[in-house]
Amino acid sequence: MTRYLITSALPYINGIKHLGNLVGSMLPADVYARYLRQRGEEVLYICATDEHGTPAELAAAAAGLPVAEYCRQQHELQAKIYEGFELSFDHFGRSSSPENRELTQHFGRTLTAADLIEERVIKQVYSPADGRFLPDRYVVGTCPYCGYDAARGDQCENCTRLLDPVQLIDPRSAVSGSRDLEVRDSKHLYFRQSRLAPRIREWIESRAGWPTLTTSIALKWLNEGLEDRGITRDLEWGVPVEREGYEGKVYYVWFDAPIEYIGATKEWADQAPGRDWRSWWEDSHYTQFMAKDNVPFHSIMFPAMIMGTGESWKLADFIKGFNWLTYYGGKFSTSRGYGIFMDAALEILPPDYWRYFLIANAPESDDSSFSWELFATQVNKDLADTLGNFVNRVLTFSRKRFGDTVPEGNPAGEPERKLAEELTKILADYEAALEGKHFRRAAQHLKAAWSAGNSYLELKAPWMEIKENPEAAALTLRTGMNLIHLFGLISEPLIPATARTMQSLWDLEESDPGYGARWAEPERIAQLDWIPAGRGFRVPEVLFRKLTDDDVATWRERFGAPENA
RNA sequence: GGGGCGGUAGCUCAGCAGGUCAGAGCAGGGGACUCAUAAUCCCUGGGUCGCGGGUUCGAACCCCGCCCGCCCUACCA
Repeated sequence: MTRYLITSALPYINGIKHLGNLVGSMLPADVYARYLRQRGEEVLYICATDEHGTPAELAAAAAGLPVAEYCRQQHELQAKIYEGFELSFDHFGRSSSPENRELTQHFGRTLTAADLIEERVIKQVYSPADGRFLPDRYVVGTCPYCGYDAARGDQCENCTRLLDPVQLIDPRSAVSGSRDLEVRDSKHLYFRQSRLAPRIREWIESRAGWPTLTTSIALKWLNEGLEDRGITRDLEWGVPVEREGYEGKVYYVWFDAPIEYIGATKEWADQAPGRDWRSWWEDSHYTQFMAKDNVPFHSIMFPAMIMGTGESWKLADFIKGFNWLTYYGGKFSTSRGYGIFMDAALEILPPDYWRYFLIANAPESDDSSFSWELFATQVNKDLADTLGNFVNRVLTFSRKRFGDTVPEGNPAGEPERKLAEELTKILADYEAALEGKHFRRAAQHLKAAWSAGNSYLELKAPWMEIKENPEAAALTLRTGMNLIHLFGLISEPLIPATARTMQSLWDLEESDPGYGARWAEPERIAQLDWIPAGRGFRVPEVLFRKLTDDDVATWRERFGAPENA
């Protein structure tokens, strides 16, 4: 049996993530993981916070906390929110874990032994006032080209020209504002990934069926020529470099972050006896999910690191890259407080509303734009009207006419056979979409299934049948209830909470086909008999409330939105 | 500057390897029905497939040039 290893790009420790982060990596990975588990596959879905680097240190300082404590708090905060969105990680780890430290140092040693790491002395800006070396973008000053007075040391945001910090006029620290800056020599380790370029290219070019986005970004880097890359920094917070003369230096965050995929797997294994973490990295089908900014790390650098070790670490079998979700066409921005962050989203509505909308609009082929208007329309039409109303109309009508148990009525006839046939076809398309990791398409097929339920009801019109032939109406309603259960099963990857409700409406007995069912098999769809006649059922509260114009206006106000949009 | 992705009906998007490829959903229009969250179901889509050339018997899909949007350019992660 195939085992599926799934990872989503590690969210950075610094702050609550926004909906763009969610839809670009964690949510689709979760949908995929849930689907495979429901099909009975063995799945390990791993994620973690990415905790090292300058931004974490500065954020901790700003919060007045030791960086380790800051990260611990932020990790807990993020974990709670992801739980709120029902992200079904098998383990949500931390790149600062002892497991990752050990593995990162192992990678460092192994690559050194393979002669793929060399020492170079580079010049870096040092700020005595801050007591630290400053990454290029933490040095600000006046752009020598356009005169913009807040240009960063790596690039001027105003004229977009690439810069070197020493070019800046009147340079100062972005951290403290100090103008007392000096350029010091600092020796660092470089990963000689250029030597692995041919092997990376061969690997990339042998990948069939990967998203264009993924391969084009990877090939772009290769075509421009891979440069060796520094993998250490002068920081305190990180994985220490075990090497003579490297006291006070740590591995650079992009080096230890991808290793945390492995580290978190080991963390998972260390939490309970009998878990074999190593085999997941030798023998499995491995899929990575990430937004496009992370593609170079996953398609070039991490594979290079793995190849460089000469050890049997699993390379990704599939890299699913996503474009950006924008907010009314603009970038979600933490610093400007623009857009929707995950904690605020959960304050407004339960997770399923977001999960469905985001998957149905996942930025797979291009950036896609969030707007409250589109969100409300789609939630109302698909979730409230098509699915929620279906559940409600079937159950309330049946209860009114036949009481609190599932009515028996006639045996299934031609309409039921045709319905099953259509659903079987839709389900096959849906499964193919999920297996192919085409999320928008999957949402469309799921909606088509819901809609088929409504079409069936219109065709049978039990409100007419009841007048002449109650047994016919009973069959229709019993079939409708089985459709509810079917929808509960197949909707679970996208809307798990609502799906659980739909599956738990019935007083099933252990011998019933629906008892413990995890997915809809074709032979079962042909019968539509998960829920037998005579079982008790309950009518749930409305599954999805309709979003009103007032809601939209309130949210536009609260989150900010362009006047004319 | 270099590079990547995208530019298809009012909106959001499908169109994988050139010949039912001019499509879906939503919105809009018409009809049916009343069980239901004024929900549902059926019917209704003529848009220069960004622009201009070219290759081909035939191109939205291949090539060249141009325009527009977004993104990347490796010391943010």
